[in-house]
Amino acid sequence: MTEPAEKISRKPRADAARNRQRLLDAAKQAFADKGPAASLEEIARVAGVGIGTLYRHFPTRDALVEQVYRSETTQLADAATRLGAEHPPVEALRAWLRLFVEYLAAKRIIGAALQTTAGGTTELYAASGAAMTQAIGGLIGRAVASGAIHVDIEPLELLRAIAGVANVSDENAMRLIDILIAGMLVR
Amino acid sequence: MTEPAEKISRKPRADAARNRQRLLDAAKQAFADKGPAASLEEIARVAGVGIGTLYRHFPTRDALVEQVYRSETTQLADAATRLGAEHPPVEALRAWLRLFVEYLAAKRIIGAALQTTAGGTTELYAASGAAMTQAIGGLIGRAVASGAIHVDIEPLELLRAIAGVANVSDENAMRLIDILIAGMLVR
DNA sequence: ACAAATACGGAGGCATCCTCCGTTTTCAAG
DNA sequence: CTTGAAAACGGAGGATGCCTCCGTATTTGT
Repeated sequence: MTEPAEKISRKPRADAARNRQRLLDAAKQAFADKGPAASLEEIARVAGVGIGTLYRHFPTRDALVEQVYRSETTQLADAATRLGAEHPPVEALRAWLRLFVEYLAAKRIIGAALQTTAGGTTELYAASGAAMTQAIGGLIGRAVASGAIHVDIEPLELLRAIAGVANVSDENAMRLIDILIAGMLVR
Repeated sequence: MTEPAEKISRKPRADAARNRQRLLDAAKQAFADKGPAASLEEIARVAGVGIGTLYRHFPTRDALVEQVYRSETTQLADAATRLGAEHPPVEALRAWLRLFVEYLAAKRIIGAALQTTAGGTTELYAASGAAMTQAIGGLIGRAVASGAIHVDIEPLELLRAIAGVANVSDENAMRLIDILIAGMLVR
């Protein structure tokens, strides 16, 4: 055995990797321009590959959305860690939620993804969801531990609430954040 | 003039009224079963009318959704008035929001409608939206006037926030209501 | 009963969606 | 460098849905 026992034989083909990346680039653009309902056939066209190739790489629309925004959600998760270190718990939470709204504004897909998940079971939970859950969960856990706030709702649901509003108006979403935090403060 | 001056001539045709009702019935069923994206062609098929007839009566999907749930939204609006008379302002608001969540659970479409509106301009605002706006607006106005709460967010946005969560979990939506109200209380 | 006013219905053009499979490309062993 | 099989490509094709348009059928007032 010249290869690690677990992994089997070949290394990924070059053209496959290239096309995958092209698809992700085209998809990112398309989702940004036309929202999460952008045509998959057009994405394939723009990427210069056949529709079949798109489907081979990303079996479902959600799989594609997920991958496209993996980097965004990762950034958001990292920011949570950073903010947690730089600010007192409650302010860190507030700052991160505001950042979340800003991200939603730029990449409407994240919000759509959170909502989409509503309907049925989606792989979306897999990565984006996990990252988000961890980020908000950490910040809230910290704030609760500090004794400043009290929370009896699933952290992820707070994001859903904010996302619902942010899709329509950033301004109102920002105000919602303050209301939510005020509502969780221990009196 | 034997008719009111404004209205012109004829009375609505019998077949038109019948088909309209059939469409509403079929649509109600379809939306309940398959969500707000149910096929319009299938609705027409089930109703036993041509697709053309469906479109004549309801030019857009939203127009149909709107009509289907007009009774629900109307009931909700009436409830707002009633609760407003029976409870102190803040409790009336809380009670109505809980009722709102219960309605969402039963008819997921209302929530979907609120979200749909997000994307673009929709006739949905016309009736359902107006009724909702008025209901929540009234309750909040009253609570603010009583000096108990302070609100700097669009009332309708509160509903969007709640709807975003309610689509996934009633329990969490109910808790969200308490957080929101606590967050708006004047301290 | 009759004509005008209304309403019906579905064919047709267009846009996706997703699958399936014959062809092409890549990789690595010899 | 050859070579053959694994891996990937790509797009035609079948299905569904949207919406419009207009010739045909029904209803209504007189």
